Amino acid sequence: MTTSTRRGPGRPSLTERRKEDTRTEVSRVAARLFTDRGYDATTVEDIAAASGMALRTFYRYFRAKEETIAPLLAAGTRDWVDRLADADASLGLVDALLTSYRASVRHARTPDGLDEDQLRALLRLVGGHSALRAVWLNVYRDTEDSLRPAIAARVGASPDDLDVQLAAGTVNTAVRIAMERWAAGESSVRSADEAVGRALRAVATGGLLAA
Amino acid sequence: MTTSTRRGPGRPSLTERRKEDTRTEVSRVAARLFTDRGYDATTVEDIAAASGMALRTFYRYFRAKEETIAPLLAAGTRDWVDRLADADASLGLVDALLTSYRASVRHARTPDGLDEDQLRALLRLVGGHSALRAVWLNVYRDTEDSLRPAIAARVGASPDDLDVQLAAGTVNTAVRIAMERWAAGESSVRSADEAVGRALRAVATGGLLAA
DNA sequence: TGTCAAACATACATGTCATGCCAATAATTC
DNA sequence: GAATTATTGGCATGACATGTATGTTTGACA
Repeated sequence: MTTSTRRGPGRPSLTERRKEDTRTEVSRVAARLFTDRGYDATTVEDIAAASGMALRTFYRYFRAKEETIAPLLAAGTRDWVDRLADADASLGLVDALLTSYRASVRHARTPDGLDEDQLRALLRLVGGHSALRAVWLNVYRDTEDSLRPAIAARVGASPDDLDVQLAAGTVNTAVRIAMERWAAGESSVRSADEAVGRALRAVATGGLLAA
Repeated sequence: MTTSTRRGPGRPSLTERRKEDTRTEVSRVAARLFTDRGYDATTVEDIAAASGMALRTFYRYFRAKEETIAPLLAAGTRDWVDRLADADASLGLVDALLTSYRASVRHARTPDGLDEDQLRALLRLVGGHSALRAVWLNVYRDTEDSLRPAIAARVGASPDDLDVQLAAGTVNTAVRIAMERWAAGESSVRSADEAVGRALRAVATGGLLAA
């Protein structure tokens, strides 16, 4: 799952790599079709045809039609979690989260991402459709679990610790909310990473709950 | 949506009430079938037949097969949010959240809920199936939005305020995590409300993020 | 280089899901 | 009690998703 560009004697075999590449490729094709024609107006056969594969082959790469966009949605946070695990051990949790997030925005390790306009268009589509919204939430739910080991290691606790799990959930939710606000925003005055940064700093200080 | 038992000159017309009752009825029937035979082994026709309605009628009440369990999953938190809005204005946010939650556990206003064993069985089923998991996450995403007005009113801010939204998201996530941990737990030593109470108090004090 | 095995892609068939459309029945109003 | 409206049900249909069987590529090894 954690297929990043680096990795020395990495585990992901070459065939795994190719499979992952195909997934992101199809993901981009599908996102394009969805934003162009609409989600319901796009059949799986359309996606398969546009990706140059048979219907049955499509289902080897994705469990369901909605899942096609998952790789695109996950691309951003995945890199973030990777960097968090590698971040300077001397940093506090909040600083490490902020630093690694900023770094992942500046120079993403994976070329999977979309530019901001495409991502915004996709997120607006996601917000409007039930099945896609479910995938969006699922991606963040998975991120929550990915965050736990990284946070646990940093604070010297178990990933199964309630506090670790809550911290992962809180931070993760903050990022999701920031992204949703950014996507829903009228004008594109603020960039996505600025919105996320603000939200992270806010939860770090406790916000309304501390008052 | 907020069909509670009380309400003076309530908006929900009688026909709306009946519709809601039918939904919870079908919901219980479906949950029973799911936990008995398994989700995939249960067809929509099975659910419709067991509910005494035609297939076509079923789809007038639910958009999709998975959605059948949504009313059951939402029953708990809905009552909580209702009580939060009514809670003593002198209480601080955290205290109000805790008090209203405890109250909703003790004497639920709606008889929609399942007993703890049934709920636990359902949640374990939910965790194991992708489509059901999506509904679970969706229910909590909706709760997040329901919490916002109640929190906003209490702190004297707008529901669209970032801090309000983050507080709603954090609290909501804490409840979800607590429920998931409770459902996944080996023995039933702790009750669900105790788990939720612990999580709420933890996020109220800032937890790891405050350190 | 030729042969084999394993992994992968495609075709076909099938069952379920979900919805549009129209008829029948029940509820409501006058 | 007749007319109007809402709700339900049956039927047909297209799309989704998967099991199975059949090619087709790939790569190892003699």
